[in-house]
Amino acid sequence: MTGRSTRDEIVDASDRLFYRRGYGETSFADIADAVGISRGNFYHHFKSKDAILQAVIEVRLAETKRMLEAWERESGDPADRIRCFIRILIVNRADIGRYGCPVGTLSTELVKMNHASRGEAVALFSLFRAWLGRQFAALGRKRDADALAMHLLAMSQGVATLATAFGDEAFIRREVRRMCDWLDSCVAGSAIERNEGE
Amino acid sequence: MTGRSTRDEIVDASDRLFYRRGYGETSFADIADAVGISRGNFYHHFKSKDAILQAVIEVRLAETKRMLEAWERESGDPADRIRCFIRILIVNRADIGRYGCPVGTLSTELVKMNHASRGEAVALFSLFRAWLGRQFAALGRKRDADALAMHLLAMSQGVATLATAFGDEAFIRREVRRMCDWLDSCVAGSAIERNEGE
DNA sequence: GACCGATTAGGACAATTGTCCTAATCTGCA
DNA sequence: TGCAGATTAGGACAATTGTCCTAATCGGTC
Repeated sequence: MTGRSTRDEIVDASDRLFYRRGYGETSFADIADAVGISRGNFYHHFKSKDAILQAVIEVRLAETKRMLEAWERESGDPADRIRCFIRILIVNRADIGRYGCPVGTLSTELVKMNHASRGEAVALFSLFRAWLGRQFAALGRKRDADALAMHLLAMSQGVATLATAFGDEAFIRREVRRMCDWLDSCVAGSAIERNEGE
Repeated sequence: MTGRSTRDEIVDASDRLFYRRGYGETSFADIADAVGISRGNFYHHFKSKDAILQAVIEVRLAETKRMLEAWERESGDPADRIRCFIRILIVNRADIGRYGCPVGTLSTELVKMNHASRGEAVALFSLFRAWLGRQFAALGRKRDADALAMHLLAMSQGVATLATAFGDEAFIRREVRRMCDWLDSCVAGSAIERNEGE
């Protein structure tokens, strides 16, 4: 299997470094050190730094899709599925406290630098947005499913940003509880909507 | 008035560039071009790039204090004051759509790179946090004033992040309306708390 | 007009950046 | 064993980075 090991190691190391330091602050030398190969040798696997970024985003897109599908398999209840999403704030709280949300920070950075791949980075957001929207629709909130999805995304992004600033994991737990309460009130609201509508 | 013009021009230009491109992506050459002075001449005014960052943050801290005090003078009603805070999302919606929130993006960037001035950048957040906390306390929510302040900060940060990703100003307006509704429900809740407590 | 410190321009500097080239090594097939 | 293609190391490259130095120019005071 050609290049499997090295190419994927480059992508893995870049993924981690882009997350921890940011794309712009990560140099070829950093990646070379992390992988343990010589700097000039990159161009056999990737023709530019941007190409590595593209590969990293592709991997993240694929992994996100896998994760969303797994959540769908875990439960048939849309509310439970949404709770899976909310819970990643807790699962990843340590990394979020140090480096922020990998989706939000990359997308903000690429939009700021007007990078060619900013669209793909935002597509990561769109994946969550569409998936959450489908869950809210299945919950009976067809009318405002996308608005609810965006609202939930915004809350989790805000929690991540403040948790990074203050390094406060208790804050994450508190806000997660609040988000779950809000979700419950959405479910109650959708029951009303169902009764009214039909 | 020594250095007034040049030194302040350096700080102003750096402030703008740090916001639009990020601190790490802004070079001395960029600032020199923006100000119109020679690159090597910086060190008469600042002994390092970090020193410029410090000066920029100091200016932002001072301006934020001024703004918060102005909001206190504009209205004696804490809810109205909080609405002033919420409304900056609308006032600055164009910039937020392109570059994100200046407070959130700088603090995330500096925390990520473990920069020496990350504490000062977070202090900008603390300014809003404490001010909002005082308003919620004045609203009768002494018990959870800080939690409410953090929650509101998180919501505005999340809105900024998503608005930057999707470049969606209508989303900002929608979320601002939601935040105002939430604030109203806080006021109602505090009335109940007042009746119960005393 | 002479002199002073403040301010400036311009370039030197070593280090680092992303990119590219060449020669060596490895790997698998004939 | 020998050969072809894939993979590698190592360094060259021009450009850019943050930093620092020196010499020229400015403004105001005796």
